[in-house]
Amino acid sequence: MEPLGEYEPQRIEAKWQKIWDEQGAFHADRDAKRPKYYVLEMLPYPSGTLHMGHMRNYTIGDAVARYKRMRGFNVLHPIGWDSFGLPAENAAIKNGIPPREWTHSNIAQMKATCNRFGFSYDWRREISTCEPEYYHWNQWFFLRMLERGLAYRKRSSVNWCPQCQTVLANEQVVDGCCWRHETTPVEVKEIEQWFLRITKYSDELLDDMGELKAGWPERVLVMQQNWIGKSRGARIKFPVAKMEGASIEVFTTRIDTIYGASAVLLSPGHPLLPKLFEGVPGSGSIETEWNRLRQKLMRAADLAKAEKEGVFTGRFAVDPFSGELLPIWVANFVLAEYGTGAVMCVPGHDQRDFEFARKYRLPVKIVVQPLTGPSLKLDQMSEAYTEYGRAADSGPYSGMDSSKAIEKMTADAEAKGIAKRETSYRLKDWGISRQRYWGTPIPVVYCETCGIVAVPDEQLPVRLPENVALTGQGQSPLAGVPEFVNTKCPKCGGAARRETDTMDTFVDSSWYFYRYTDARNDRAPYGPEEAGYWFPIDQYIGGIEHAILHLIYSRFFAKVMRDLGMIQHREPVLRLFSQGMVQKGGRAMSKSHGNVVGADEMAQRYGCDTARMYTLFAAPPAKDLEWNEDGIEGCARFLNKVYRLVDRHTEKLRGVEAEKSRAMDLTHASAKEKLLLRQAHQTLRRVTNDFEARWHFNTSIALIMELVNEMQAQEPLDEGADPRVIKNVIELIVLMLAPIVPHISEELWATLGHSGGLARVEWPAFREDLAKEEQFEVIIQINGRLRGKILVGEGLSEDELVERAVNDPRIAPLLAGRTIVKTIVVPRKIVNIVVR
RNA sequence: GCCCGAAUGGCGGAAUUGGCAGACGCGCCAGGUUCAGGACCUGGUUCCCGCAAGGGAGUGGAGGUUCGAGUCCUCUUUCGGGCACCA
Repeated sequence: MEPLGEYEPQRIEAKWQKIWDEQGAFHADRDAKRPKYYVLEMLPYPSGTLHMGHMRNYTIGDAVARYKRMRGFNVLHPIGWDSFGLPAENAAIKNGIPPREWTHSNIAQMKATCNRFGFSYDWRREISTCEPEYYHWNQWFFLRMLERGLAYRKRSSVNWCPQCQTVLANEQVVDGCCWRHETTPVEVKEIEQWFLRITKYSDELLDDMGELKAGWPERVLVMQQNWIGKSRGARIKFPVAKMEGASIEVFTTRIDTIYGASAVLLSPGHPLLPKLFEGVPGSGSIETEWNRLRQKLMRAADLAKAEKEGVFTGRFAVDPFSGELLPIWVANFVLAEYGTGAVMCVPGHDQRDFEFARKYRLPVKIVVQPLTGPSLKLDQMSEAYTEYGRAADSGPYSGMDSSKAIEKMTADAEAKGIAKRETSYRLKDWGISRQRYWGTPIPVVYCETCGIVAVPDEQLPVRLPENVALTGQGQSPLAGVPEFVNTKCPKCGGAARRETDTMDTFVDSSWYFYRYTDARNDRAPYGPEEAGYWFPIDQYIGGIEHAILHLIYSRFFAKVMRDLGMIQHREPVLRLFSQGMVQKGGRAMSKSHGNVVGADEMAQRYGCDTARMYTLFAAPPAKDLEWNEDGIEGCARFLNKVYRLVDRHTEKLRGVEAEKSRAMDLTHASAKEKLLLRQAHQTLRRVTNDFEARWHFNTSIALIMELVNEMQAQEPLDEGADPRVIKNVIELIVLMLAPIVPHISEELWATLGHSGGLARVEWPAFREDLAKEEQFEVIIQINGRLRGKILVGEGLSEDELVERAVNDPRIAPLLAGRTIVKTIVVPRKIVNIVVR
């Protein structure tokens, strides 16, 4: 044991980081002897600066990784870079730096920061999604999906951001505007796009959430459930009058309201429309109106707030139940992509239809009456009645409860062949084409004779060309690179053109955590044994902003991989933790908001242990955190205090063998020894629980602070306490701090005479008998109000406790002249005397 | 509009199961130490009345359940997040 001198965080931190690195302390390999634990933080986009928002994420993960190692787990804790994406391209346009160069230098910078914070990553497994070694496998997965009909091409209307000059995923549209350009309304445009058939897995994605109930936050599951948006109903056929063989299909969840239908409404893009106009007198003007509606739709970013509008087609449909003729309208609020793109208009029982009917004077009929309360009256209706109730004026179904009517009418309609049961989903297939340079090339060529041809596996990866001129305008930048575009058809050898769109970067992040298990595999995305050993992920940690997109795409990919026989499990992530955002000025800390507090700066000013500790101490990790440095000094002071505590005792504890708690005999222990051990083990119990279950690291730290304060209050420690006990408690403090502030802990551990470092040291064993209190403070209440306290030992009966309370000199006078109605006793805690 | 979540001192937050509200830290006040500053140490710090002992109020607001509510229930306000003509 050498005396410590001053606490110099920077020196200590650099020293231990070097040692860890030399030892490969955090390398994880398959190991049959220890249970595995895969803990992962969501991979960062290499924007260039690692800020306190990232830091919070990684500090939580690192504390857990280090704790689990101490608990004897074989811990896999990797990191990588989500390095394709628009910012690199924008930087290239703005500053003329090639995206690869920009990305590499950002990664180097951020990696240095990571190391500076001492995160216990296995760097051998580092990945970067923009490298051909990685995106090769994006292409490989795409081809597998293409073979299975899970990747397909279709012309579809897409969200187009005129600023980015590209397509946006639905998820990238926020309030009708581009997520990057928050004031630029998104336009609607029709293009040929590649899609992944995620909808094939709608039910599975929904059902398998059962497996996630225990380990995922409720709110994430709710969001995903709403996103998938399953609803059961019926598809009903309405024949078009005076048009042989033509019919319109609508989807409804409320077939029971069909007798109240007063029109059939089509979405403005409905494929049947041109045919409907044929032979209708004055259809020219109808078409003009219809086109106006369509145009308007394409411009309107915020459909939800637009007024209801419609155009009568001049045609009628036959209600298959009542035989009535219903006018066919085109309406702006009918969505082409949901259900069948057509609905029946039931103004009495759907608010949108109600508004539409009011505007265009369509009849309103009441066909559902509430089960209780006054009956609905037409002239008093100011809004639609959308609840269930009892069918009315509905032919043979009148009088049935709504749910029964739905069942009966569906069954009857099915029997007659005019309808069938159908389940509809809000979830749509995933459009992955991006008109961008900095992404994974889609491995497909277009041949004049063979059509769409997949690039064979042997020719993968289709490499992204370097030195491409980026202007930020128009079609995909790759289209302007003839060496890339012009190729030979793999099938016929004739001239062919390559696909010039690249993949959505969400593809990269949908399976990356499998790659970590076998990061250098050049024959497959990963080997089945490696993934089989490490998966599923035991703990995934990331921001709530990924609750839907990333996490639903990843689940989809896992299901495809399972169908490909690559994995056995159904769900890739067992437990998910959504940490709160770090904000500054009320907005999420991010480079694009320009409100980042750099992690390097914090490390420089306070040392990384202090910065790590403060991010955990300032708030429980699930809560949002407004960044504020006011409290960070307190953490610096505390670490100094711990450092000095050890330093003060280094001399005296030299050569002392710390009494192992496991074996410690307390029979002859002094009061001071008992006190120290009791508080230490009470702290250990709660800190352990915080790591295992609650993740309230802020309270763990508070408790350790209290323990240190208590030791200070008990100074001089060697008076009335065995140095072996003192050393034991000091070691306990160091070990409890080790996952949170690893550098200072290593330093102190070495100072205490241990060699070999903390990486393989066991988490201390909790001992109930050491933690047990001998006396309890019982509070005495009268009518629920605190009136006194007594100190009692173990083993008092309830009656004895009441006896003691009633006769307490403080309590007795307050009871004089009153009648005790009853007493409530909570053992070891409370006596409540109820008086009148 | 619908669905989630939150609201506690000057500030960040604590109270694991319905049982002493305000742990721990910041800030502030007082004292010690110091040539001074910093650092460190000790004590105090929800509000109101009171010199004090003590008493009263108190967890966004209003009601309720209970011997007892920050915690459970009903309504409500504000803030945050998600979804939104989803038929």
